[in-house]
Amino acid sequence: MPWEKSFDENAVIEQIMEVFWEKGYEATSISDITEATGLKRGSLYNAFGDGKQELFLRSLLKYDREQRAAIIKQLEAIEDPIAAFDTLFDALVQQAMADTEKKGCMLVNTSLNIAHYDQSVQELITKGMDEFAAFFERLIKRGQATGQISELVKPKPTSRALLTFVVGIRVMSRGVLNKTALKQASEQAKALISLGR
Amino acid sequence: MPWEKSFDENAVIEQIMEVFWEKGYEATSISDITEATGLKRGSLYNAFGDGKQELFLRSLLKYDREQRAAIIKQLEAIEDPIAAFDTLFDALVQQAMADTEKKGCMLVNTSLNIAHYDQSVQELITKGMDEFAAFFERLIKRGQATGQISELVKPKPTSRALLTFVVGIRVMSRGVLNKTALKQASEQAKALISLGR
DNA sequence: GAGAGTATTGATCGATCGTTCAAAACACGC
DNA sequence: GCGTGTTTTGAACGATCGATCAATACTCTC
Repeated sequence: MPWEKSFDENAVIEQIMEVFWEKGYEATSISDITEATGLKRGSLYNAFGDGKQELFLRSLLKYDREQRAAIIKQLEAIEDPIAAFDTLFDALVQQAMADTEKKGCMLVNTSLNIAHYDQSVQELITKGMDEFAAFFERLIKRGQATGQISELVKPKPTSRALLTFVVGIRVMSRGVLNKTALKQASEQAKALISLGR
Repeated sequence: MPWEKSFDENAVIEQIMEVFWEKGYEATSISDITEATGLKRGSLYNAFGDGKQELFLRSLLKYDREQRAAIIKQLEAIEDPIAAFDTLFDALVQQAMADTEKKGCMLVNTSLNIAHYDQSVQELITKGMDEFAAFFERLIKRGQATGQISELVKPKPTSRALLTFVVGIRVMSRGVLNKTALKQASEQAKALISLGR
């Protein structure tokens, strides 16, 4: 009978994800990946099949599951919607400061060139973005139910504005804005849900 | 005496800028550039010297001068600050719809990977972003002088939030958000300068 | 029209790209 | 321990990358 693989597929994808996350799809070479994982070229292709595109898709899937979806789930656990907002925007600044390599958010980084990727990547990005907007929408409606957010705030447009703002923060935190400026900007997010008070 | 170049340097940089704008720095090859300009490889290097990096810097300089700076200058001419805001955010949506190639904003596209470029590119980006924020700050202060904007609005933090929001819009308009969602989001921008009313 | 000097051309450089493949190494069932 | 089937290995593929350079074409001065 066969012979089991000598490495942990999940751990390898994690390492590959880090490389794609830091350098982006175009700038990442197969050599970068073999160096990061210790795997030889042939092993990569034997284990994961279709090459660079497939490796990227798997990396992005892992990121989507373990970063984006995990954060939303975490925030969903906060019952006070205003507290959830504050927690998120605080966390964005915290993460930006801790991100010494200036990797930013892999989903946002990829979304900039969304048109250049194949369909499965495009769908993964739009799905992730949609779910984030939907989360904002739920937060707003909950806030309106408790009276913490004015009825003047329109849930869907505002949720999309918040998503757009988060994307902007993720981009700016990769080097354009420093900590002070970033904190100042992110604190203004609450203005978007403060209409009429 | 010498022999004059047979092409218009400025027009050639314009063509090169279009390529970099659409495909980005990494994904643009010298072959792409020779095809777009009709120039042979040798002519390119003879005329512009240092190769790809220099070509990109010149393209970005042209973009900064003729797109970013030009828009700010245009908006400066509008005396009513609120009208200037509205004009800008309307224009962002209009541009996004007209941008069938989904090129977005070259400055924003480049800013995402700002850390990967050399110093001259980095400075060009931060300078452009700073000037945009400074423009917002002037608008806010003018609005407060006329009483159109509440004194509760903090000019500097809000200007940075507006800049961040614009960046987000530029990213999202490259494929993630459709026209409706984009319009909804961008209309929420005025909430950022509507504190206290 | 001869000479000077630059622009243009196209072949070519070495390096690296993503990918493939045959041979070697290995763990299992028998 | 031998055969079977998979993994691993590392060389090699053709293509393309950014960049260079000698040869050629050309415009100007005198």
